[in-house]
Amino acid sequence: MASKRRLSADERERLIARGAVAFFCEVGFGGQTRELAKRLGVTQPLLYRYFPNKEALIDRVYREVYLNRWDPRWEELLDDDSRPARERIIAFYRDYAKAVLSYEWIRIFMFSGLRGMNLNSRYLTLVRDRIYTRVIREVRREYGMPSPAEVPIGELEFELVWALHASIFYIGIRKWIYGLEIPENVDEVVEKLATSFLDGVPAVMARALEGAPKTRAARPRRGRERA
Amino acid sequence: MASKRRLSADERERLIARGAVAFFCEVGFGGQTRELAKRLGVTQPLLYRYFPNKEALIDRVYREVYLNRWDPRWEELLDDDSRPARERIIAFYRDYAKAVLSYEWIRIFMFSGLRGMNLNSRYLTLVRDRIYTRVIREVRREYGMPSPAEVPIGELEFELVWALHASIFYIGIRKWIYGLEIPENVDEVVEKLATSFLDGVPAVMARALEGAPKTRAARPRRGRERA
DNA sequence: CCCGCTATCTATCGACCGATCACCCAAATC
DNA sequence: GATTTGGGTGATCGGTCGATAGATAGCGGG
Repeated sequence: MASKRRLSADERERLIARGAVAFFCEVGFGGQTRELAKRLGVTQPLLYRYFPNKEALIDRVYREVYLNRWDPRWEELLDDDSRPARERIIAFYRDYAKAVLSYEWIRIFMFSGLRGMNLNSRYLTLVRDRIYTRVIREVRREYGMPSPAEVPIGELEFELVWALHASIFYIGIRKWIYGLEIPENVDEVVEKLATSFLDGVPAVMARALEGAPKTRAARPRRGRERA
Repeated sequence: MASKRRLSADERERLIARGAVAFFCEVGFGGQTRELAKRLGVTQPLLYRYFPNKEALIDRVYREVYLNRWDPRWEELLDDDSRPARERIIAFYRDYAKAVLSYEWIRIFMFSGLRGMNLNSRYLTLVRDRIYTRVIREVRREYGMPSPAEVPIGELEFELVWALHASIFYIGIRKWIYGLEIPENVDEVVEKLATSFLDGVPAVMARALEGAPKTRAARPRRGRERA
Protein backbone atom coordinates (compact mmCIF):
# COMPACT_ATOMS: atom_id res chain seq x y z
CA MET A 1 0.00 0.00 0.00
CA ALA A 2 2.60 2.47 1.11
CA SER A 3 5.33 1.80 -1.45
CA LYS A 4 6.09 -0.36 -4.43
CA ARG A 5 6.88 -3.91 -3.42
CA ARG A 6 9.92 -4.63 -5.55
CA LEU A 7 12.64 -2.04 -5.76
CA SER A 8 16.00 -2.10 -7.44
CA ALA A 9 18.84 -3.24 -5.24
CA ASP A 10 20.40 0.22 -5.10
CA GLU A 11 17.14 1.90 -4.25
CA ARG A 12 16.32 -0.56 -1.52
CA GLU A 13 19.75 -0.31 0.00
CA ARG A 14 19.59 3.45 0.16
CA LEU A 15 16.13 3.20 1.70
CA ILE A 16 17.38 0.81 4.35
CA ALA A 17 20.42 2.93 5.08
CA ARG A 18 18.32 6.06 5.42
CA GLY A 19 15.84 4.26 7.63
CA ALA A 20 18.62 2.82 9.74
CA VAL A 21 19.99 6.27 10.40
CA ALA A 22 16.62 7.56 11.50
CA PHE A 23 15.96 4.46 13.56
CA PHE A 24 19.27 4.03 15.35
CA CYS A 25 19.71 7.71 16.11
CA GLU A 26 16.35 7.60 17.80
CA VAL A 27 16.59 4.39 19.85
CA GLY A 28 20.33 3.82 19.92
CA PHE A 29 22.32 0.99 18.43
CA GLY A 30 20.66 -1.49 20.74
CA GLY A 31 17.55 -1.12 18.58
CA GLN A 32 16.28 -4.37 17.11
CA THR A 33 16.49 -5.27 13.47
CA ARG A 34 12.89 -6.47 13.50
CA GLU A 35 11.69 -3.08 14.67
CA LEU A 36 13.77 -1.35 12.02
CA ALA A 37 12.35 -3.65 9.36
CA LYS A 38 8.82 -2.94 10.53
CA ARG A 39 9.38 0.79 10.20
CA LEU A 40 10.72 0.25 6.72
CA GLY A 41 7.69 -1.81 5.80
CA VAL A 42 9.74 -4.88 4.94
CA THR A 43 10.58 -8.13 6.65
CA GLN A 44 13.60 -8.45 8.88
CA PRO A 45 15.51 -11.02 6.77
CA LEU A 46 15.52 -8.58 3.91
CA LEU A 47 17.99 -6.42 5.82
CA TYR A 48 20.41 -9.32 5.69
CA ARG A 49 20.22 -9.44 1.95
CA TYR A 50 21.80 -5.98 1.84
CA PHE A 51 23.95 -6.02 4.94
CA PRO A 52 25.83 -9.10 6.16
CA ASN A 53 25.04 -8.37 9.79
CA LYS A 54 23.84 -5.72 12.17
CA GLU A 55 27.30 -4.34 12.75
CA ALA A 56 27.68 -3.63 9.05
CA LEU A 57 24.40 -1.78 9.14
CA ILE A 58 25.64 0.32 12.02
CA ASP A 59 28.89 1.01 10.21
CA ARG A 60 26.84 2.20 7.30
CA VAL A 61 24.93 4.54 9.58
CA TYR A 62 28.20 5.99 10.82
CA ARG A 63 29.42 6.49 7.28
CA GLU A 64 26.13 8.01 6.26
CA VAL A 65 26.17 10.51 9.10
CA TYR A 66 29.85 11.30 9.53
CA LEU A 67 30.77 11.70 5.89
CA ASN A 68 29.05 14.49 4.05
CA ARG A 69 28.95 16.37 7.32
CA TRP A 70 32.21 18.13 6.73
CA ASP A 71 32.04 21.14 4.46
CA PRO A 72 35.43 21.85 2.86
CA ARG A 73 34.32 25.42 2.21
CA TRP A 74 34.65 26.09 5.92
CA GLU A 75 38.39 26.17 5.61
CA GLU A 76 38.24 28.33 2.51
CA LEU A 77 35.86 30.67 4.28
CA LEU A 78 38.19 31.07 7.23
CA ASP A 79 41.13 31.64 4.89
CA ASP A 80 39.40 34.20 2.70
CA ASP A 81 41.43 37.36 3.25
CA SER A 82 39.02 39.53 1.33
CA ARG A 83 36.63 39.70 4.30
CA PRO A 84 37.32 40.96 7.80
CA ALA A 85 38.37 38.16 10.14
CA ARG A 86 35.57 38.96 12.55
CA GLU A 87 32.94 38.62 9.87
CA ARG A 88 34.48 35.38 8.61
CA ILE A 89 34.51 33.80 12.03
CA ILE A 90 30.93 34.72 12.73
CA ALA A 91 29.84 33.52 9.31
CA PHE A 92 31.65 30.26 9.84
CA TYR A 93 30.05 29.54 13.18
CA ARG A 94 26.63 30.34 11.88
CA ASP A 95 27.19 27.87 9.08
CA TYR A 96 28.78 25.28 11.30
CA ALA A 97 25.94 25.51 13.77
CA LYS A 98 23.44 24.92 11.01
CA ALA A 99 25.29 21.78 9.91
CA VAL A 100 25.80 20.39 13.36
CA LEU A 101 22.63 21.21 15.26
CA SER A 102 20.52 18.42 13.86
CA TYR A 103 18.74 15.57 15.61
CA GLU A 104 20.68 12.95 13.73
CA TRP A 105 24.12 14.39 14.17
CA ILE A 106 23.84 15.24 17.82
CA ARG A 107 22.46 11.87 18.83
CA ILE A 108 24.62 9.68 16.62
CA PHE A 109 27.63 11.62 17.81
CA MET A 110 26.70 10.94 21.43
CA PHE A 111 25.80 7.33 20.85
CA SER A 112 29.06 6.67 19.07
CA GLY A 113 30.97 8.38 21.84
CA LEU A 114 29.27 6.41 24.57
CA ARG A 115 29.83 3.23 22.62
CA GLY A 116 33.55 3.83 22.74
CA MET A 117 34.03 4.43 19.04
CA ASN A 118 37.01 6.58 18.28
CA LEU A 119 35.07 8.31 15.53
CA ASN A 120 34.44 11.25 17.81
CA SER A 121 38.04 11.83 18.67
CA ARG A 122 39.08 11.43 15.05
CA TYR A 123 36.43 13.90 13.95
CA LEU A 124 37.25 16.39 16.66
CA THR A 125 40.95 16.16 15.99
CA LEU A 126 40.10 17.17 12.47
CA VAL A 127 38.05 20.08 13.76
CA ARG A 128 40.87 21.18 15.97
CA ASP A 129 43.54 20.97 13.30
CA ARG A 130 41.48 22.46 10.49
CA ILE A 131 39.21 24.90 12.28
CA TYR A 132 40.41 25.84 15.74
CA THR A 133 43.90 26.64 14.50
CA ARG A 134 42.46 28.91 11.86
CA VAL A 135 40.11 30.65 14.26
CA ILE A 136 42.93 31.28 16.69
CA ARG A 137 45.19 32.48 13.91
CA GLU A 138 42.57 34.98 12.80
CA VAL A 139 41.80 36.19 16.29
CA ARG A 140 45.49 36.69 16.91
CA ARG A 141 45.89 38.63 13.71
CA GLU A 142 42.78 40.68 14.36
CA TYR A 143 44.21 41.86 17.65
CA GLY A 144 47.82 42.28 16.57
CA MET A 145 49.16 39.31 18.44
CA PRO A 146 51.98 37.12 17.09
CA SER A 147 51.07 34.49 14.53
CA PRO A 148 51.00 30.79 15.41
CA ALA A 149 54.21 30.42 13.40
CA GLU A 150 55.93 32.83 15.75
CA VAL A 151 54.31 31.72 18.99
CA PRO A 152 52.72 28.28 18.92
CA ILE A 153 49.11 27.99 19.99
CA GLY A 154 48.80 27.38 23.70
CA GLU A 155 46.53 25.02 25.56
CA LEU A 156 44.47 27.85 26.99
CA GLU A 157 43.76 29.27 23.57
CA PHE A 158 42.45 25.93 22.41
CA GLU A 159 40.33 25.78 25.53
CA LEU A 160 38.74 29.10 24.73
CA VAL A 161 37.78 27.94 21.25
CA TRP A 162 36.58 24.66 22.72
CA ALA A 163 34.34 26.71 24.97
CA LEU A 164 32.72 28.44 22.03
CA HIS A 165 32.34 25.15 20.24
CA ALA A 166 30.78 23.66 23.35
CA SER A 167 28.30 26.45 23.89
CA ILE A 168 27.02 25.98 20.35
CA PHE A 169 26.98 22.19 20.36
CA TYR A 170 25.31 22.15 23.75
CA ILE A 171 22.31 23.93 22.30
CA GLY A 172 21.75 20.79 20.28
CA ILE A 173 22.27 18.57 23.30
CA ARG A 174 19.71 20.54 25.24
CA LYS A 175 17.16 20.15 22.51
CA TRP A 176 17.78 16.70 21.06
CA ILE A 177 19.04 14.83 24.10
CA TYR A 178 17.55 16.51 27.12
CA GLY A 179 14.37 17.49 25.33
CA LEU A 180 14.50 21.06 26.55
CA GLU A 181 13.13 24.09 24.84
CA ILE A 182 15.69 26.27 23.11
CA PRO A 183 15.37 29.74 21.61
CA GLU A 184 13.50 29.98 18.36
CA ASN A 185 16.20 31.98 16.69
CA VAL A 186 19.29 29.85 17.13
CA ASP A 187 21.09 31.77 14.42
CA GLU A 188 20.90 34.93 16.45
CA VAL A 189 22.12 33.21 19.60
CA VAL A 190 25.06 31.66 17.79
CA GLU A 191 25.98 35.02 16.40
CA LYS A 192 25.83 36.56 19.85
CA LEU A 193 27.97 33.77 21.27
CA ALA A 194 30.57 34.24 18.58
CA THR A 195 30.50 37.98 19.13
CA SER A 196 30.85 37.58 22.85
CA PHE A 197 33.77 35.22 22.19
CA LEU A 198 35.49 37.70 19.91
CA ASP A 199 34.94 40.52 22.40
CA GLY A 200 35.91 38.74 25.56
CA VAL A 201 38.57 36.28 24.58
CA PRO A 202 41.40 38.47 23.31
CA ALA A 203 42.04 39.85 26.76
CA VAL A 204 42.47 36.37 28.19
CA MET A 205 44.52 35.26 25.22
CA ALA A 206 46.80 38.23 25.41
CA ARG A 207 47.38 37.61 29.09
CA ALA A 208 48.26 34.00 28.35
CA LEU A 209 50.54 34.91 25.47
CA GLU A 210 52.55 37.50 27.31
CA GLY A 211 53.34 35.21 30.18
CA ALA A 212 53.50 31.73 28.78
CA PRO A 213 54.21 30.71 25.20
CA LYS A 214 53.81 27.08 26.07
CA THR A 215 53.27 24.50 23.35
CA ARG A 216 51.13 21.43 23.68
CA ALA A 217 54.20 19.47 24.68
CA ALA A 218 54.63 20.93 28.13
CA ARG A 219 57.62 23.17 28.46
CA PRO A 220 59.86 22.82 31.50
CA ARG A 221 58.39 24.67 34.45
CA ARG A 222 60.49 27.16 36.31
CA GLY A 223 58.32 28.75 38.92
CA ARG A 224 55.00 30.38 38.21
CA GLU A 225 54.49 33.38 36.06
CA ARG A 226 51.93 35.75 37.46
CA ALA A 227 48.41 34.58 36.85
CA MET B 1 38.57 -15.24 48.23
CA ALA B 2 37.86 -11.60 47.54
CA SER B 3 35.11 -10.83 50.04
CA LYS B 4 33.10 -12.45 52.79
CA ARG B 5 30.47 -14.78 51.42
CA ARG B 6 27.47 -13.82 53.49
CA LEU B 7 26.73 -10.19 54.05
CA SER B 8 23.89 -8.48 55.81
CA ALA B 9 21.03 -7.48 53.59
CA ASP B 10 21.77 -3.76 53.92
CA GLU B 11 25.43 -4.21 53.19
CA ARG B 12 24.81 -6.35 50.14
CA GLU B 13 22.21 -3.99 48.78
CA ARG B 14 24.54 -1.04 49.05
CA LEU B 15 27.27 -3.07 47.37
CA ILE B 16 24.99 -3.98 44.52
CA ALA B 17 23.78 -0.43 44.12
CA ARG B 18 27.32 0.91 44.07
CA GLY B 19 28.38 -1.74 41.59
CA ALA B 20 25.36 -1.06 39.42
CA VAL B 21 26.28 2.60 39.19
CA ALA B 22 29.82 1.78 38.13
CA PHE B 23 28.62 -0.88 35.72
CA PHE B 24 25.76 0.90 34.01
CA CYS B 25 27.57 4.19 33.69
CA GLU B 26 30.30 2.33 31.87
CA VAL B 27 28.32 0.13 29.49
CA GLY B 28 24.95 1.85 29.48
CA PHE B 29 21.61 0.58 30.69
CA GLY B 30 21.61 -2.13 28.07
CA GLY B 31 24.26 -3.89 30.15
CA GLN B 32 23.37 -7.41 31.21
CA THR B 33 22.51 -8.39 34.74
CA ARG B 34 24.77 -11.44 34.46
CA GLU B 35 27.76 -9.29 33.65
CA LEU B 36 26.97 -6.98 36.54
CA ALA B 37 26.69 -9.94 38.88
CA LYS B 38 30.00 -11.29 37.69
CA ARG B 39 31.70 -8.01 38.45
CA LEU B 40 30.15 -8.03 41.90
CA GLY B 41 31.40 -11.56 42.46
CA VAL B 42 27.90 -12.93 43.03
CA THR B 43 25.41 -14.85 40.95
CA GLN B 44 22.86 -13.13 38.83
CA PRO B 45 19.72 -14.33 40.67
CA LEU B 46 21.00 -12.67 43.82
CA LEU B 47 20.34 -9.30 42.25
CA TYR B 48 16.67 -10.21 42.12
CA ARG B 49 16.57 -10.80 45.81
CA TYR B 50 17.35 -7.13 46.38
CA PHE B 51 15.69 -5.57 43.38
CA PRO B 52 12.44 -6.82 41.90
CA ASN B 53 13.65 -6.32 38.34
CA LYS B 54 16.25 -4.63 36.22
CA GLU B 55 14.27 -1.43 35.92
CA ALA B 56 14.21 -1.05 39.70
CA LEU B 57 17.97 -1.47 39.70
CA ILE B 58 18.29 1.27 37.12
CA ASP B 59 15.98 3.51 39.10
CA ARG B 60 18.23 2.98 42.06
CA VAL B 61 21.23 3.98 39.98
CA TYR B 62 19.47 7.19 39.03
CA ARG B 63 18.63 7.93 42.63
CA GLU B 64 22.16 7.12 43.71
CA VAL B 65 23.68 9.46 41.15
CA TYR B 66 21.18 12.29 40.92
CA LEU B 67 20.54 12.76 44.62
CA ASN B 68 23.49 13.81 46.68
CA ARG B 69 24.78 15.61 43.63
CA TRP B 70 23.14 18.88 44.51
CA ASP B 71 24.95 20.96 47.08
CA PRO B 72 22.54 23.34 48.85
CA ARG B 73 25.49 25.49 49.83
CA TRP B 74 25.75 26.62 46.23
CA GLU B 75 22.73 28.84 46.66
CA GLU B 76 24.01 30.17 49.97
CA LEU B 77 27.37 30.84 48.38
CA LEU B 78 25.82 32.83 45.56
CA ASP B 79 23.68 34.76 48.04
CA ASP B 80 26.50 35.58 50.43
CA ASP B 81 26.70 39.37 50.29
CA SER B 82 29.86 39.51 52.35
CA ARG B 83 31.99 38.58 49.35
CA PRO B 84 32.29 40.37 46.02
CA ALA B 85 29.91 38.97 43.43
CA ARG B 86 32.73 38.24 41.02
CA GLU B 87 34.56 36.15 43.56
CA ARG B 88 31.38 34.31 44.53
CA ILE B 89 30.56 33.39 40.96
CA ILE B 90 34.04 32.13 40.24
CA ALA B 91 34.11 30.18 43.48
CA PHE B 92 30.76 28.65 42.66
CA TYR B 93 31.76 27.50 39.22
CA ARG B 94 34.97 26.01 40.48
CA ASP B 95 32.97 24.04 43.02
CA TYR B 96 30.25 23.11 40.59
CA ALA B 97 32.78 21.90 38.07
CA LYS B 98 34.36 19.68 40.66
CA ALA B 99 30.99 18.12 41.50
CA VAL B 100 29.90 17.64 37.93
CA LEU B 101 33.02 16.67 36.03
CA SER B 102 33.07 13.03 37.05
CA TYR B 103 32.92 9.90 34.96
CA GLU B 104 29.76 8.71 36.62
CA TRP B 105 27.81 11.92 36.45
CA ILE B 106 28.66 12.83 32.89
CA ARG B 107 27.87 9.41 31.49
CA ILE B 108 24.75 8.68 33.53
CA PHE B 109 23.47 12.11 32.64
CA MET B 110 23.96 11.40 28.95
CA PHE B 111 22.56 7.90 29.11
CA SER B 112 19.47 9.07 30.92
CA GLY B 113 19.01 11.85 28.40
CA LEU B 114 19.32 9.55 25.42
CA ARG B 115 16.96 7.11 27.04
CA GLY B 116 14.29 9.77 27.12
CA MET B 117 14.13 10.17 30.87
CA ASN B 118 12.95 13.58 31.94
CA LEU B 119 15.41 13.54 34.80
CA ASN B 120 17.72 15.78 32.84
CA SER B 121 15.16 18.42 32.16
CA ARG B 122 13.97 18.33 35.74
CA TYR B 123 17.50 18.67 37.02
CA LEU B 124 18.38 21.42 34.61
CA THR B 125 15.21 23.33 35.36
CA LEU B 126 16.37 23.28 38.95
CA VAL B 127 19.77 24.57 37.89
CA ARG B 128 18.19 27.34 35.92
CA ASP B 129 15.81 28.44 38.64
CA ARG B 130 18.25 28.16 41.52
CA ILE B 131 21.58 28.98 39.92
CA TYR B 132 21.28 30.80 36.63
CA THR B 133 18.87 33.34 38.06
CA ARG B 134 21.27 34.07 40.88
CA VAL B 135 24.27 34.36 38.59
CA ILE B 136 22.42 36.76 36.34
CA ARG B 137 21.18 38.74 39.32
CA GLU B 138 24.73 39.12 40.60
CA VAL B 139 26.17 40.02 37.22
CA ARG B 140 23.49 42.62 36.79
CA ARG B 141 24.19 44.10 40.19
CA GLU B 142 27.93 44.00 39.65
CA TYR B 143 27.57 46.12 36.56
CA GLY B 144 24.86 48.45 37.81
CA MET B 145 22.08 47.03 35.66
CA PRO B 146 18.48 46.78 36.86
CA SER B 147 17.61 43.86 39.10
CA PRO B 148 15.54 40.92 37.83
CA ALA B 149 12.64 42.28 39.89
CA GLU B 150 12.73 45.47 37.88
CA VAL B 151 13.51 43.99 34.49
CA PRO B 152 12.80 40.27 34.15
CA ILE B 153 15.60 38.05 32.93
CA GLY B 154 15.62 37.75 29.17
CA GLU B 155 16.17 34.73 27.00
CA LEU B 156 19.53 35.95 25.80
CA GLU B 157 20.80 36.34 29.33
CA PHE B 158 19.89 32.76 30.08
CA GLU B 159 21.63 31.73 26.90
CA LEU B 160 24.83 33.40 27.98
CA VAL B 161 24.82 31.55 31.29
CA TRP B 162 23.94 28.35 29.45
CA ALA B 163 27.02 28.94 27.35
CA LEU B 164 29.25 29.08 30.39
CA HIS B 165 27.59 26.01 31.82
CA ALA B 166 28.09 24.25 28.51
CA SER B 167 31.74 25.10 28.18
CA ILE B 168 32.39 23.60 31.61
CA PHE B 169 30.23 20.52 31.21
CA TYR B 170 31.68 19.87 27.77
CA ILE B 171 35.10 19.41 29.30
CA GLY B 172 33.66 16.33 30.96
CA ILE B 173 32.04 15.17 27.74
CA ARG B 174 35.34 15.47 25.94
CA LYS B 175 37.10 13.38 28.51
CA TRP B 176 34.54 10.82 29.62
CA ILE B 177 32.53 10.36 26.45
CA TYR B 178 34.82 11.15 23.57
CA GLY B 179 37.92 9.90 25.34
CA LEU B 180 39.93 13.00 24.51
CA GLU B 181 42.76 14.47 26.49
CA ILE B 182 41.88 17.53 28.52
CA PRO B 183 44.09 19.99 30.36
CA GLU B 184 45.66 18.74 33.55
CA ASN B 185 44.56 21.75 35.51
CA VAL B 186 40.82 21.88 34.96
CA ASP B 187 40.37 24.19 37.92
CA GLU B 188 42.42 26.83 36.23
CA VAL B 189 40.56 26.49 32.96
CA VAL B 190 37.20 26.77 34.70
CA GLU B 191 38.37 29.88 36.46
CA LYS B 192 39.50 31.39 33.18
CA LEU B 193 36.17 30.53 31.55
CA ALA B 194 34.26 32.14 34.37
CA THR B 195 36.50 35.17 34.22
CA SER B 196 36.10 35.44 30.49
CA PHE B 197 32.35 35.18 30.99
CA LEU B 198 32.31 37.94 33.58
CA ASP B 199 34.47 40.16 31.40
CA GLY B 200 32.78 39.59 28.09
CA VAL B 201 29.14 39.08 28.88
CA PRO B 202 28.08 42.34 30.49
CA ALA B 203 28.51 44.19 27.21
CA VAL B 204 26.17 41.80 25.44
CA MET B 205 23.75 41.79 28.37
CA ALA B 206 23.65 45.55 28.55
CA ARG B 207 22.94 45.76 24.85
CA ALA B 208 20.10 43.30 25.26
CA LEU B 209 18.69 45.06 28.29
CA GLU B 210 18.67 48.53 26.82
CA GLY B 211 16.78 47.48 23.73
CA ALA B 212 14.59 44.64 24.80
CA PRO B 213 13.29 43.86 28.27
CA LYS B 214 11.54 40.79 26.96
CA THR B 215 10.38 38.03 29.26
CA ARG B 216 10.43 34.37 28.46
CA ALA B 217 6.89 34.69 27.21
CA ALA B 218 7.59 36.46 23.95
CA ARG B 219 6.55 40.07 23.88
CA PRO B 220 4.75 41.41 20.83
CA ARG B 221 7.18 42.33 18.12
CA ARG B 222 7.06 45.76 16.62
CA GLY B 223 9.91 46.09 14.21
CA ARG B 224 13.53 45.43 15.07
CA GLU B 225 15.55 47.35 17.52
CA ARG B 226 19.07 47.93 16.36
CA ALA B 227 21.18 44.80 16.64
C1' DC C 1 25.91 -28.41 69.35
C1' DC C 2 21.88 -28.17 67.04
C1' DC C 3 18.15 -25.65 64.87
C1' DG C 4 16.02 -22.26 62.18
C1' DC C 5 16.47 -18.30 59.38
C1' DT C 6 17.87 -16.40 55.23
C1' DA C 7 21.61 -15.09 52.15
C1' DT C 8 23.34 -17.26 48.21
C1' DC C 9 23.70 -20.69 44.55
C1' DT C 10 22.35 -24.06 40.71
C1' DA C 11 19.24 -25.00 37.27
C1' DT C 12 16.04 -23.56 34.18
C1' DC C 13 12.12 -21.22 31.90
C1' DG C 14 10.20 -18.22 28.35
C1' DA C 15 10.72 -14.43 25.55
C1' DC C 16 13.60 -12.04 22.49
C1' DC C 17 16.89 -11.31 18.91
C1' DG C 18 20.38 -11.84 15.33
C1' DA C 19 21.03 -14.70 11.62
C1' DT C 20 20.02 -18.50 8.07
C1' DC C 21 17.64 -21.14 4.56
C1' DA C 22 14.36 -22.75 1.54
C1' DC C 23 10.85 -21.02 -1.05
C1' DC C 24 7.83 -17.64 -3.62
C1' DC C 25 6.63 -14.51 -7.06
C1' DA C 26 7.13 -9.91 -9.67
C1' DA C 27 9.41 -8.20 -13.48
C1' DA C 28 12.64 -8.34 -17.26
C1' DT C 29 13.97 -11.12 -21.42
C1' DC C 30 13.16 -13.50 -25.54
C1' DG D 1 3.50 -16.87 -22.58
C1' DA D 2 7.31 -19.61 -21.13
C1' DT D 3 11.74 -18.87 -18.90
C1' DT D 4 14.98 -16.83 -16.11
C1' DT D 5 16.56 -13.61 -12.70
C1' DG D 6 16.69 -11.81 -8.26
C1' DG D 7 13.92 -9.09 -4.81
C1' DG D 8 11.22 -10.46 -1.04
C1' DT D 9 8.92 -13.60 2.55
C1' DG D 10 7.89 -17.31 6.14
C1' DA D 11 9.68 -20.40 9.19
C1' DT D 12 13.04 -21.39 12.25
C1' DC D 13 17.52 -22.07 14.66
C1' DG D 14 20.88 -21.06 18.32
C1' DG D 15 22.24 -18.02 21.60
C1' DT D 16 21.18 -14.41 24.94
C1' DC D 17 18.85 -12.29 28.65
C1' DG D 18 15.58 -11.18 32.32
C1' DA D 19 13.33 -13.57 35.67
C1' DT D 20 11.80 -17.66 38.77
C1' DA D 21 12.03 -21.73 41.80
C1' DG D 22 13.96 -25.01 44.46
C1' DA D 23 18.23 -26.52 46.71
C1' DT D 24 22.26 -25.26 49.64
C1' DA D 25 24.99 -23.38 53.14
C1' DG D 26 26.63 -19.84 56.41
C1' DC D 27 25.38 -17.40 60.66
C1' DG D 28 22.90 -16.32 65.17
C1' DG D 29 20.10 -17.87 69.17
C1' DG D 30 19.13 -21.32 72.36
